[in-house]
Amino acid sequence: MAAFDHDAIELKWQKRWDTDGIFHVTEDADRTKFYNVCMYPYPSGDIHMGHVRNYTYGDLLTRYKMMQGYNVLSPFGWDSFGLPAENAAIKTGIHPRVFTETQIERMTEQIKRLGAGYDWSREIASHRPSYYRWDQWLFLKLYERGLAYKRRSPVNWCPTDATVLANEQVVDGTCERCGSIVEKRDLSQWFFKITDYAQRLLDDLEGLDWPERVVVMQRNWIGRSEGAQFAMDVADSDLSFEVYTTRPDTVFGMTFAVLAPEHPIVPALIEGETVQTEAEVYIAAARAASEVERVAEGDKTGVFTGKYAVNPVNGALVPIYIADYVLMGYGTGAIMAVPGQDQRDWDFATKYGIDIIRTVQPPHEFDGQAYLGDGPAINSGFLDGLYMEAAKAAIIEWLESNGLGVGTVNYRLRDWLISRQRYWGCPIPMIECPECGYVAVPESDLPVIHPDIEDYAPRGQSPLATSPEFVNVACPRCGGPARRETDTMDTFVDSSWYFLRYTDPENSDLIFDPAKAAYWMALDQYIGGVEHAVLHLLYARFVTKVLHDMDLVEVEEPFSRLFTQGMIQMSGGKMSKSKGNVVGPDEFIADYGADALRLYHLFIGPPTDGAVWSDKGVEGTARFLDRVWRLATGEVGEPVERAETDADRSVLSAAHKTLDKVTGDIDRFVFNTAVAALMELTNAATAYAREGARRATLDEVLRLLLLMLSPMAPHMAHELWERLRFGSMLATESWPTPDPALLVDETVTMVIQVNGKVRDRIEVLADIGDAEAEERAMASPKVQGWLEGKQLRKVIVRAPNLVNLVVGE
RNA sequence: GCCGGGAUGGCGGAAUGGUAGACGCGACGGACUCAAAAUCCGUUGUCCGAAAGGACGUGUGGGUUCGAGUCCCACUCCCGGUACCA
Repeated sequence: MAAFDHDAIELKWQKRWDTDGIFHVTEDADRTKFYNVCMYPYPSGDIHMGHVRNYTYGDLLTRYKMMQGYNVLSPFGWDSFGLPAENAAIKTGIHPRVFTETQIERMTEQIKRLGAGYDWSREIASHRPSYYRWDQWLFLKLYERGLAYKRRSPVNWCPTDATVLANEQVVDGTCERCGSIVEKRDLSQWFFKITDYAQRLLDDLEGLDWPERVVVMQRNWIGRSEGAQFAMDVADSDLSFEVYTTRPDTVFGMTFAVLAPEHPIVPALIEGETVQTEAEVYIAAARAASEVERVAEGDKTGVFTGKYAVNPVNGALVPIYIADYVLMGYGTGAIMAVPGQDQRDWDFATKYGIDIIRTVQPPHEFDGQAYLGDGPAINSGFLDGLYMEAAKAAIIEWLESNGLGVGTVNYRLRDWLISRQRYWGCPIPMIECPECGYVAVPESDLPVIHPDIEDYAPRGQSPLATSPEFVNVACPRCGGPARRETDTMDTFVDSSWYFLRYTDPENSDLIFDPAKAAYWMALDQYIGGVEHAVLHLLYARFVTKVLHDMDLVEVEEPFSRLFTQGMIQMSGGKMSKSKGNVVGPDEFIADYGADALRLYHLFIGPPTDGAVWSDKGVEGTARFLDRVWRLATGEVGEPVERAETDADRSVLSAAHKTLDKVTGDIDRFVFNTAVAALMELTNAATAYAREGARRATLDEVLRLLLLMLSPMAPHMAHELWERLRFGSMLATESWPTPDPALLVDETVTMVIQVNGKVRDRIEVLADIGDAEAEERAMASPKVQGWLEGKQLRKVIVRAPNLVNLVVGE
């Protein structure tokens, strides 16, 4: 049994924080702001331990920064559009809005029970018209600026769910939810032109205080490469095609060229050739194949077109193949193939008996595969003898001065496909008129509201299309009959700017007041799961840059400092609903209290690492809190009034050293060692109290302990703070500063080593000199036994911590 | 394949190049109790030894250093990301 009634105490303080409004903030030019956000959750209905970990870290920081005097904004909201609500609607007939609001209500209750501090007056939910009208406004602004466009494109299609899937919902080529092999379909889709921002998105990664791996992931995702692009003419024809290469220095080694099966000139190229039928079969198979199948083949396949292309540098004729190892989606969808310097081309050439010409001299014996390293160019005409970089520069200059090609930069980043054929998302505010084409919904007509419909089942088009009242409208331009766009937006659009809406959540005239955004932005700390490393964090950076270019946001980067936490796993592996091993916080809060649960999340291990959940661990932190309670309530031993002794000074010094460590640990975002330090201090103080504490000393130790505990286990810390009459509201106290005089010890343990092995430890004065340290070391009887009959060759002194005596025969 | 991060007791994990294993969990022994729970005290890396003490010990093999879990080189395995990206 807990020694205190955690349930009553926790509810008491949660109510106090709420009625006192201590987390409610406004702009205050006189105070330094700190904007602290945990990624807003999808309202799935129940919070799990991953959420708890997230909000525990966030709240620790909110409270810590508040105590340090910052004006801390810590808001909360809901990423409340999305497929689960729609699936539930299909199954149960309950409207997704009703379903979602119910889930939000339930989760809000759970989150409040954790005691995390938020400014709830700023709560937002992306499914509410007051929010998503600004999604639509944002879409219109992107459209005005040429950053939103519609294009026919192959997309991921799940045959079982009868819907398109986002790339992130395709896991190893299968549908994340039902496991079906994902097909490709050509559909007309809306895109955001994120590729226009590729270079800025890459460059601005530099100044961010982000985990290195996230920066690397984004850099790879953007995938900048430098190379050359040039045209190749098809011999005996007026056709030609562009190729992109990062190795223009190897162009003399080109022995064939390859077109992607989807390349637009392919039909004209094979027209009337003897291989036409064979080629068409191959192309049809490639188009139909899923990504997995196409890659899983392993072996490279292709078809010779019967045509030849001209190598522009030497006029050589090279055979043109169609092969699915060349992708239409990257570069120009066509390549010059140089088997001597590219392993894929090598594999293809050896299979089909194509010539191989080496154009880089390997430094040593090298055979049986392509050579990718550096070396002097060979068999390369005027490039011979040049190393890779020089050869690249020379050939690009040659291509440019002869008007045959250009040096160019290519990105792997694709435009962001934002249309979804779903009901429960933000309607795209566009109207298709047979006369005028696509026409934007006038801003004054926003928001475009969802119609209530009967049947949410996906049938290959958005369920919105089944509502004639929604679909049929007058064209805003010519007034004639027109159709509304029925696709909705990717929910990543909603989440790409919600942190800006928090700065001015009630505004009904503007997406947000630029002055308010200017005060709060950028986020000083953003906390979330690493699964968003690329998608959300890249989209949000993009949208922030667009809004910056519209003069609405001063900063170019939304998230100054990012923390990505490791995942909580159960012993059976990753937590998931389907495995039935999801553990929620409720039962632990009921048994041990929110403070013990929070403390265990802090203590479980380094925040960046994943962790395996252990029920026993919560018992451990609960026991620790019990010990704090007994210490503070005098159960261990009542203190007395008396003069100060060495024992008193020693425990006070321990408290200040703990403060120094805890402060440093929190600043470094390492919480497990901070909790361990508080446990040590509590153990020391308990032993001290048991032997008869001096009242003034114990009070000071307790005062510091509770201040440090306040951001971690706020309920108990507040209760004890009040009971000990230290003050009425701990959360608004100042974070203490350690007394430097109490951080240094008078004496320290000096280690004496012989040949690097510890042979003795002695107490010495902290300010001992090198000479005296050596003298004391030599005087140690234990050490002398090890020196007997040996020659002292060297003495290393690191006073006052260590003396190492190096001896030999 | 490439990129990033790891490997320390029975377990989670601590250790600015200077006492390896803090703190916690578990386990064992004891106190309290009619008994149990809770709490408190003690022990807890391995091996040798009655003890004092000693030897060994941070994935593997080398190296640098008076001294290496920490730095360097080579490797093994694990986790995460990504992949015919020309």
